[in-house]
Amino acid sequence: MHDIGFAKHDHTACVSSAMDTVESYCSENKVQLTPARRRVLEILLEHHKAMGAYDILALLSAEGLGSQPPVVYRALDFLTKHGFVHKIEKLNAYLACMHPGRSHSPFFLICRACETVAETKMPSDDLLTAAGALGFQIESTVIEAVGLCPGCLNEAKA
Amino acid sequence: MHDIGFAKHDHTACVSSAMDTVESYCSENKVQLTPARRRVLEILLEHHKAMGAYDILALLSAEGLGSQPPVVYRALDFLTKHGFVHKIEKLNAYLACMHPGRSHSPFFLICRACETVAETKMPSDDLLTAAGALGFQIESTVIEAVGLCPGCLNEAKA
DNA sequence: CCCGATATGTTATAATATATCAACCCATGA
DNA sequence: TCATGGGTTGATATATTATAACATATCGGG
Repeated sequence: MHDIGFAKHDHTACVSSAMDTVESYCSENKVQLTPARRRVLEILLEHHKAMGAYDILALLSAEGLGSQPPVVYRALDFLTKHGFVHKIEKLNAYLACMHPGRSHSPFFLICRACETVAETKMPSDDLLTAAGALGFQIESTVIEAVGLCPGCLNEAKA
Repeated sequence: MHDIGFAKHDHTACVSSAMDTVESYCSENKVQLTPARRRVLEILLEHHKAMGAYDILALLSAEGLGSQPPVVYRALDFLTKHGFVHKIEKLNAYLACMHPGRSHSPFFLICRACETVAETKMPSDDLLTAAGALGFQIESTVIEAVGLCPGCLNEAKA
């Protein structure tokens, strides 16, 4: 068992289940999950944390899947475009989506102590209300919070 | 009159009023609004939009206030630490705060067509509720939305 | 007068991301 | 069959954003 977000779960199962979902999506939508794209997604799922593009590239490179930045940035573009991966703007890092396929406005909780990032959901009504008051039409949102996760909070108190 | 956010207002007055507020804050809190810091803030207030660090640096440099990146990054660090400037993570750009002095969780609306950025407020209760459900203690938030501002929406319809 | 805190000057480099162009694969249809 | 076009990859170069490191300067208080 590993951490996911701030709770425990069967990590191996969640990786393969996410891969299954993504594969179905790709065949249904006639897009190609090529080796490099697949491997980038696997790496992100396996590590289960936000990773820099160049960290991912180093792993790809060690596996002979390409050693230049465009390789990983192209894969990340594809994966984020289809909602399988999110970019954490605050960290310039990338994270596999915990519920690919469903459209959502993710809300990321970033622990400044252990650097774990959890993805949760926001009832986005408030955002729409606040934006609507100014006549603004939202197309996508970035919602990130930095703070302390439950584990690090406990340590801080101890 | 210029645009602020998506509305009109007396821009000259708002710049000097913001500068007054910041100067008061600095003298009360015994921190120094040195020439480079002051000028970076003025530049951001005058332009009234999100600017890259190197855009600001080019202006500073033309005025003989320093030509190396650390100059502008140090000033931006100071200004963001004290809440006079916000970083727009999605754009890697910086924006003068519209209501310095008051602590707040800003919510930025970024028009993808004209690149105007408006700052508004979120009732942050929802964020706290969602985070609290996971036992996460928020220290700071980034809330950004990309979409179309009222002006560009009208043009798109026309 | 010296000390420590704060700020600046300067050089170099790290970290993140994109532009560009040639080549390849492969499904489709003339 | 083979031309064609979309999507993908390979490879080189470069752009953009940000920080490390260390020397120097300024200034108020002990």
